[in-house]
Amino acid sequence: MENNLYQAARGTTDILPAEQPYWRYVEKAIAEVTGLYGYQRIDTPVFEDTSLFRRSAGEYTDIVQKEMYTFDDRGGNSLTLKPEGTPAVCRAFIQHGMQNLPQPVKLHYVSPIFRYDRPQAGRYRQHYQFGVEAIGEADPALDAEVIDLAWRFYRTLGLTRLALQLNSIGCKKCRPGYLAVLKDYYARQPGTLCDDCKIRLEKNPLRLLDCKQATCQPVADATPESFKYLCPECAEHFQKLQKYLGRLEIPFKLNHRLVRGLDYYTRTVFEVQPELEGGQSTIGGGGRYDDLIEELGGKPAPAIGFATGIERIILNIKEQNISIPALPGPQVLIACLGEEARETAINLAAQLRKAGIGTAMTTGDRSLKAQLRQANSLGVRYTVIIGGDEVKTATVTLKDMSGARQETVSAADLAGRLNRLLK
RNA sequence: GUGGGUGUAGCCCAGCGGUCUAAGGCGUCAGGUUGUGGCCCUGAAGAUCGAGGGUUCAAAUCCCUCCACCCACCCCA
Repeated sequence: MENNLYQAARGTTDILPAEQPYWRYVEKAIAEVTGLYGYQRIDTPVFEDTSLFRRSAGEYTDIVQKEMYTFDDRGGNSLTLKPEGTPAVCRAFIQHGMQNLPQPVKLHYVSPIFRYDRPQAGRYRQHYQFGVEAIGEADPALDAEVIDLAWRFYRTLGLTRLALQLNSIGCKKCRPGYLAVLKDYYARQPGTLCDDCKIRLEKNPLRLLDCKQATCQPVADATPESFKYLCPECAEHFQKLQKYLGRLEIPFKLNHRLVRGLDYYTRTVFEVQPELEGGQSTIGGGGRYDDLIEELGGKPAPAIGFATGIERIILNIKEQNISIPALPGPQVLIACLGEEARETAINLAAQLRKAGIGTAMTTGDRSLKAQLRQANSLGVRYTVIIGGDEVKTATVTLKDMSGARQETVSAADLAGRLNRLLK
C-alpha cells in the first residue's frame, strides 16, 4: 500500500448515487413483502461476542474457521463483526424474553454482513443481507410460509428463472443414524476422496455432500439420500412441507446434496439460485434451526429463517434487464441573474420548499444559458428565471422545460401556480 | 487460502521499447454577441500511463515486488 491515494478496503464498495435506485427498489420490496406477511423489523448491532457466532455456526464451518472479522476491544472482549444474521436475532430473542410474546415471533432484518473471503463479482467482504426469522413454532406450515415469502419477494422484484432447491437433513434424533450410513458409505469407497473430504469424514460428515471437487462428484452424487433416513416425525414434516409448497404452486427440486454451510440447521434446508448460473450464484437460502435457541441459552424454541444477499439480487436485476424507477429529484430550478435576483431566489426557494415543491437553486455567477443547461440535466419540469426585470416588477418568468412555453407570474403567486401545474 | 487474467484522465478505451511534450469518445466547464436548455459547432480543464523498484542510451510499452479488480477453485449471500 505505497499508494498515497486511499481506496475502499479490499472487498468493500461504495454504493454511489447512480446505484441507489436499485437499493431503494429492493428496500421497497422488502417493506412490502414483510408487511404482507407480518414480519417486524429488528436491527441488531454490527458486532457481537465472538462466542455467539462460534457456538451457533459450528467450529468446523468455513465461517468460523477462516471468515470472521474478530478483534479485541479495549476492555479485552473478543468481538466479531456479524458474519450472518441469525445468531444475533436469536440472541435478541432470548435477551428480550420474546418467548413471552405470542408465538411464533416473526422478525426481519436488513444488515451489513462481514466475511473475510476472496472478493469476486457478487461477493464482498462487507455485503448486505435481508433476512427473516420465524421463531417458536415447528409446524411445517411455517416453513412453507417462509419459503413462500422468499419466493414472493423475488417475484415482487421481477426476478424470474430462479430455482428453489430443497432438502431435509433430519433432527438430533435421526441425523446420527443417517450420518452413520453416510460414513459407512464413504468408508466403502475406494480411496479416491480429496483431502478436504478426508477431514470432513472425521469432523463434519454432512459436509461431504457439499464437496465440489470433480473427483468426489460421482461418490457424492450416489450417496444415500438423507430424506430417506428421516425419523417418522421428520419425514412427516418434510412430506407436509412439500404438500404445502405444492398448494402454493412453488416449484422446487429435491437436492439430497444440499446441506448448507452452518451446523445449526435441522430438518428443512433450501437455497435459491438463478437457473442458468454456476459458481457463487446463490442469491438466498435458509432452513430450520430447531435447537439453536436452546443451545444459546434460551428456552427451547423451534425456528426457521431465510436470508438473501442484496448485492447479488441487484446483480440479477441488472442481468435480467428489469427496469427500475428513477428516484425523484427536484421539480423546479430557480435561476437568477445578479445579486438582487439572488436574494429573491433564496426567498422563493424557501417558499416553494415550504409548499412541498422540490426546488433546486443555481449557485455561482453563471450565464443564464449555463443555468438552463443545468436545469436540463437535472430534469426539472419548470425553471423559474429571475433577472433585473423580474425584480423590478416583483414577478418571475416561469419556463416549462418540456417545450418553449413560458409565462410571467407574480412572485407572490408562484407557489400556488406551481402546485397547480405540478399536480 | 490456491491458480489464471487485467490495471492508461470521473467513465469507456487507442497506443505495447524511441516519432507519447499519451490519441479518441462520453461526461464536466466555458463560448457560439445584448437574459433562455435539450441537437449542433468551437474551445478549455482533466493522466505522476495502479504503486514501488529494476533492465536499457531510451519504458505506458520488458522484468520483479506490492495493491486493487475480474475469472476459476474453496465457500457462500
